[in-house]
Amino acid sequence: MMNGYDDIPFFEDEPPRQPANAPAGGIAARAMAARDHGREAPDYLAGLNPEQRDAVETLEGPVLVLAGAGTGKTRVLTTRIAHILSSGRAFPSQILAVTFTNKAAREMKDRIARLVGGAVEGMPWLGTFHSIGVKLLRRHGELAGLSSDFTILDTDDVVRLIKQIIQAEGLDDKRWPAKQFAGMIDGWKNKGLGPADIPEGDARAFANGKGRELYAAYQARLKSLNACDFGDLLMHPISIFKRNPDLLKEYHRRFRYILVDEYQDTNTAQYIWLRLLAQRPQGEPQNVCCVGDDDQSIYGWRGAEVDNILRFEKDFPGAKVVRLERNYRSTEHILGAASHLITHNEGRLGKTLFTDRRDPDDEKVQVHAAWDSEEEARAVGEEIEQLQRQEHNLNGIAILVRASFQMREFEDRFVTLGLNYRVVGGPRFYERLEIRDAMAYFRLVCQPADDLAFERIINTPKRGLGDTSVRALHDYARARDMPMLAAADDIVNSDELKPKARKALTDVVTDFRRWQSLLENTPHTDLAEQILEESGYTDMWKNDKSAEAPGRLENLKELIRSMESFESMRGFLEHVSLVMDAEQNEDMEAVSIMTLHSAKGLEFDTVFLPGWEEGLFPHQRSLDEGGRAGLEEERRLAYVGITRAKRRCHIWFVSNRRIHGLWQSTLPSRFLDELPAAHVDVAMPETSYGGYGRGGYGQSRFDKADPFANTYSTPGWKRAQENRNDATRNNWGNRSGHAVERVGYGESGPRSRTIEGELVAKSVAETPSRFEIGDRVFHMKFGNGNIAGIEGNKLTIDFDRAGQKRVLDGFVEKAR
DNA sequence: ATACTCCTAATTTTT
DNA sequence: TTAGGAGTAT
Repeated sequence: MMNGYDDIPFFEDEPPRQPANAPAGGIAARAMAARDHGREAPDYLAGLNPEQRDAVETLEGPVLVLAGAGTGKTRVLTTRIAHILSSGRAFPSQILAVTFTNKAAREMKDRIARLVGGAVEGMPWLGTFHSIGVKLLRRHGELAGLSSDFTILDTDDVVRLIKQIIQAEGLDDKRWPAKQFAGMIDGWKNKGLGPADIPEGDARAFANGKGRELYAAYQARLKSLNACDFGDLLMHPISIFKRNPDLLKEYHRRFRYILVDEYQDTNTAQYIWLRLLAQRPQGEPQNVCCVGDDDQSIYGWRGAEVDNILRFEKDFPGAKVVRLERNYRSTEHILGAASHLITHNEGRLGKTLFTDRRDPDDEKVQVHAAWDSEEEARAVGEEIEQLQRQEHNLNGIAILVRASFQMREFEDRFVTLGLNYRVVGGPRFYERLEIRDAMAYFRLVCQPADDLAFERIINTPKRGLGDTSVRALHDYARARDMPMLAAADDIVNSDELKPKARKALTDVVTDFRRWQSLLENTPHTDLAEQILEESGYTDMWKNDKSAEAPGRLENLKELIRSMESFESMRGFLEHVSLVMDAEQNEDMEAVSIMTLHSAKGLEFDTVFLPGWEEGLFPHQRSLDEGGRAGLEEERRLAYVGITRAKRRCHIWFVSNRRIHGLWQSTLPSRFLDELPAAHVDVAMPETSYGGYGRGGYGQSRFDKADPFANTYSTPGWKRAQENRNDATRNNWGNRSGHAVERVGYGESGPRSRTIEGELVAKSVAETPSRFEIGDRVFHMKFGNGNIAGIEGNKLTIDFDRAGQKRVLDGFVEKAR
């Protein structure tokens, strides 16, 4: 199995005095040296607080570390590993340490390296669940019907594959979207369910009850492609371990210590995987340490089970639970606000963050109101400029939004201001079209059986191999059960194809033959360049006149450059399939803009939290789909947001926001009510009545608030509370038709009899509007205007002041 | 094959 | 509003 993934001896027996696989100067040796330096306690333990130290030093038996935000979680994990190594209890290769993201894995490696000095190649089993899964499958894949050079498909490949299967079943792929089914499969795999295990109801829910067959067909197809999706990287190891107890035993012997980061984010499959490896027969050592924070579980929507962390003590009887509650990050106000907010959740393990730091200069959490999102962005921009004048580093400032559409407004504003910003997250390098095309070429060279890659690039650039030829080739290949590239080689000698297509296909086949022959002896970056040149792919973009073409060529160069640090093309492909991220330049000083989700684990001096409005945050869809649990997850998200702040946390809400092109008035988030008055200032400066609100047009429900009041007892605030239950005002997530109908009629109007979304939506469209074209109307935000058009409950209005806008009819009234 | 038009749907995101 | 996909026309 020489695929260059690791050459670390697989199993070794008792650790000898001199670790065999840790060369002199290796990680363990260095760690020991570090230990010998200190007199009583090793250096690396110095500076830990008693709880952290407890978590680090309790090496035997199961340990659950409940680490609140900013309590030194990563420090505990890394120090614990250093401690295991330096006390000679295990080799680096005998420690299994699992993280969720590559970033976390990288950071952990770096920090261990810093702790014990030197490189950490000696930690072969530190990585994400998925990368460890790959490692296991490269070794034991044959036990699941995979050969060791299997390919890993990303979401895009998966969707295309499923689409083919849906079509092959003779189903309408529009009625049954492949994307949706891919999501369902992913969900099942997250739960550890194979085609045979899925609930009958789930199976029936898709494609006229064909869900189960489709899932099975998909798995069969993967097998014939010698491919895995992400879920399989967990599923296959699970089934291999279940079916091969002896093998599992070997791994029990191997992994003396198991550590899991972000345990609250584990899904059921990961949980099963972990239990297989960590739960040992009685009498055997069970040294598993899970670190997490139930209050920061924000990935329920993709299968994470908070329950896993909640029942740790049941799964591992006799477990020691260590709580880290001393926070080193934030001011007491920030902690007070966050802690109080999160107490509104039920079913917590319960922690209360505290800090010793008391500084009378620390500001409270600020709650600001703005008229609309534009003003929100403007005001935040001003605050940032203010901070900038006070010499604050922009890198210490972040704007954390609930949904990415909120980013645009801030970006626009910052561009106008000339303020440097960086969007964290967002579209990723390896997901770009040109990169994926190039990768498909590379994949096919390395993996001639990779049909998905083949289909992706067979007519890119255009070679005159359109649908007809590809379909013929596809059928030919399927009939003979052979990969498409091989089939292409075959079919060009027959007369199945038109001469033109046959010629084109022959050329492609010879190209790939040649590239394959060069694979072993040509430097892989050169070969990569050659492939892109000879295939005509770079020319395709050079001839492209569109604005983005030069950027794409630049990206391709970047791709080749990034291959340099890899041994081989195969090694590179493997890396990319698991690490879809490319690092971005951090050297520029800039404000960060990102979603709350991607902010987890980060910290900033100053944090802005815009968009705290009902419907957006908590998001209506979470509420609709998740009910109480959904609300609690949103609240945890709010908790994560606040606890990112070290010194300053400014929360904003607006009265009007444009959603899907329609202006809607909004209510302040219920989470604002859940903040403790003692740690919060409500600031409503007069500037928040700017825009159209000034000059007597808009009448905000906050407009009677005393701008200098610091409490929630202002009339405006109270009124907002009373309005909270006024469902007629809040029309978020209105795809159900239900909400659509209610809007515009108010409590006295006809109520909806919700049937199926589509039906109701139609009936709404046909319901005559209470307005007519030409009516004079008044709108809270835009003032007076004339109706120019009506589509169902959506009005197009020519406003005297604001120009033409589209609004929901619930927000206007007839002008008197 | 490419361009244009129409329709739909619209959180969060890792691997 | 807007982006992306699909379908139609040239």
